[in-house]
Amino acid sequence: MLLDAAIELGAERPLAAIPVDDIVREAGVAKGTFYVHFADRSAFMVELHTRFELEMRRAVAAAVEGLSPGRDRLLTGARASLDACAAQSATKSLLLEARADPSIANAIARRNEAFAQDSTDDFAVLGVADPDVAARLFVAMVAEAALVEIELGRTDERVRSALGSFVTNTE
Amino acid sequence: MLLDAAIELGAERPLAAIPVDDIVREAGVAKGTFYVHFADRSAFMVELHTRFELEMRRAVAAAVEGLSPGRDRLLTGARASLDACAAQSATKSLLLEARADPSIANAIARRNEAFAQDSTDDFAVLGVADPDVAARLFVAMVAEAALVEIELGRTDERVRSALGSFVTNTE
DNA sequence: TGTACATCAGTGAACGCGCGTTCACTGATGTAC
DNA sequence: TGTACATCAGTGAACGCGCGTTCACTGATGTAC
Repeated sequence: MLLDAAIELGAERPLAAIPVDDIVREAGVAKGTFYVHFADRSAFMVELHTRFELEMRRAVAAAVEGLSPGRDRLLTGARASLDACAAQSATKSLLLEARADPSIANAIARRNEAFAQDSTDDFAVLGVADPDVAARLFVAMVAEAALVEIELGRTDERVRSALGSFVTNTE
Repeated sequence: MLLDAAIELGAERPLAAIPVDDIVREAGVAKGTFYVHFADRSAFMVELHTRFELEMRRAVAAAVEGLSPGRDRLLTGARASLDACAAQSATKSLLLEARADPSIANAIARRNEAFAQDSTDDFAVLGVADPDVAARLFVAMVAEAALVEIELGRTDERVRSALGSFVTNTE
């Protein structure tokens, strides 16, 4: 499948630097096939990021299912994110490129608002002054944590508890 | 000047998407002139990011001059970073693209280690378990804060104090 | 069961264009005598 | 002071190639009768 092929190649180099030629070769189909399934390269890239984003959401939602807002839910969600990132070979490219390309950034960012609401609720319960801003900063920190783990080549408890050290336990 | 011209254009669209043609037109020089000063486009981009990075370092160093490691120095440095980012029209592009392009990322990342030592010292004083990891996560958070301010179109005290809310005062 | 036709994912050669890079040339400035 | 020559930043037309996109064609599958 074309999307899977791109993810495969995206483990080695930036997704943005992978030509359609390479993607179809990896997928074992002809070049024209690419355009049977996608309007253009840009639509393909958006689809790639959309899949990743939905996967992350699903993983987090499943992990925090039933937990009430607060520190524990926040950090449980963060750990689930890191697990999902670790399971995805092109995570680094996906995280670093998602916002650099405006067409992708627009397509994704718009949908993320509802998702971000969860962490905002967590910070609200923690009594933070501006929970929406705090949530956004925290998400950036989790993404960075994912990149650290990728560089280490494994999940790392030190990284994960470092995340926790930024969130004071007030409960 | 070519670097300034690129920064100018980088306020509107990703630096990576700006052709050499546009840069020289903005600078008011011929295309060949570009290659009189830079070996190739990649060297130019690295230089662009290097300038930004040095500017940030200088701003932070000046701001924390004389302060001893700890929460206050950490947050003072963060605020100085945000001020420097706000003063730079292409900050968004610079922050988002620096790590997506491997050739730039390599050139920059190597030099940043010494710089990161300062924040690591701050976290060490704060008694955090893994100060180096915490420092790295914090830097990511500051970068995100800069992006928030760019979207707002102005500096914002709420964003800045949100950064502080992640760092418990233990002094 | 067999024949004719429609549909459509898939094909891959060819196209074209954007863009980075080159290079022979210019003209201003500096140096030698 | 004037002439010849060297240097070198700057020029811009031309090149070439990588890469996204197109399109006429194929062949397998489904449907009608």
